[in-house]
Amino acid sequence: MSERLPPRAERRRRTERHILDAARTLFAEVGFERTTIRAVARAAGVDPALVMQYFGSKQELFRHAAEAAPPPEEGLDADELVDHLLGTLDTKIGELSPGSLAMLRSMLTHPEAGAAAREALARQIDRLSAAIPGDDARLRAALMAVVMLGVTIGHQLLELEELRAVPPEEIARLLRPGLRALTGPEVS
Amino acid sequence: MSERLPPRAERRRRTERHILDAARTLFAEVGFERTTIRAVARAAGVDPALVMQYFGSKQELFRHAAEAAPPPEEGLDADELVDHLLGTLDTKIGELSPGSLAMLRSMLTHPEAGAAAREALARQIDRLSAAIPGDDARLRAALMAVVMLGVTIGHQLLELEELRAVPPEEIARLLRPGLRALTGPEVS
DNA sequence: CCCTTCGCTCAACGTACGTTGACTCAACGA
DNA sequence: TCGTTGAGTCAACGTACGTTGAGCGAAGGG
Repeated sequence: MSERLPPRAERRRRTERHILDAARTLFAEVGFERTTIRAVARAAGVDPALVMQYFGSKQELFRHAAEAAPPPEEGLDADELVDHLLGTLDTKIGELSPGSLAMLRSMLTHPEAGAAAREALARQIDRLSAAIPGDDARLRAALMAVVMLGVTIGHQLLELEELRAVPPEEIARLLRPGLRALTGPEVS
Repeated sequence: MSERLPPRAERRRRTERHILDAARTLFAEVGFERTTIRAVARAAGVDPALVMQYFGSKQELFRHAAEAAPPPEEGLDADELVDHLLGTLDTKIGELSPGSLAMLRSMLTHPEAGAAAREALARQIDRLSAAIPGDDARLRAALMAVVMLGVTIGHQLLELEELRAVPPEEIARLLRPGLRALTGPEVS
């Protein structure tokens, strides 16, 4: 009852964050199409109209909700790259950032989300290929990226028991030789 | 004008096939949610009500549309398995069967489709793991499956240029060491 | 103290969807 | 030939969606 009422600006920011949190959760759980503005608003405890007022459209809401942690692999050599990539399995598998998960889930049905996902993946391929020698570096980098993507989808979206039952390190151990092979034709 | 009108039964079957073809294409292109009965009917050149009359509901229509070629890997040893799996890249990459593609695209958003996809993948993991020695055979099989899944998604759904620009054999060549490594700890 | 600002709600709109029931009409069997 | 069947259409239903504009009420500045 005697709650410390925050000033307007902070109240506004807090509400906006509630909406974004709800949106991320729902986009991640059921994808773009099945997420409704009304459901987001209900989960955030506000009126649907407010969501529109803040973000303009469902598309824009998704754009804001999908903004999330950019991966930081740069200036590594091939072996470090593999280790770093496998290290991200921890995050990917333990708890994928809600923004990424939302994008991952939505990218296969929603056109704009798909474009955004493709772009993000292309950037990752750029960074990866920079650390790989050879003229087929981009192909190899792309394969590394989709391998990680497949594992993430199998784990997070399809929730395969086989993958969920073991620690990330075990998966990393099994995946390492294949990724190593992708970084270059040279043997060890 | 002097067209040979087929008997009722055949005409019926033909129409049904037209509807299923249209449904498969649309489910594959835009996923379950964004595919409308009306659009399917329009593409098949019939009335939306007829689609309902034949299949009862959109869910059932999807079920029928998603029924497609079951993969036949059985009774192979580990090395043959890898070769067979990589051989399927041809089909997966060249032209994924419309039923599978529909399921692949829809599985991440639509609950029932997701369950069906999970089941299909589980069956594949069963078959794969039968050809792999060791007590972590199922984990290894699951990883092989999701690696192939990732490549297929990258190629078919995300349409990565890097993957589309090269022949399947090239991709198979790069993937082989990793899959070999997954079939067992023994070195060659 | 009043007037403005602004976070927020309310009620409604137009639209598109899945689905239904009554209907039309050509093919069919007796 | 005539009644029956069944493929296919038509018009409509209820519902849920994204989105809008008017309005409320408390906070903030003069």
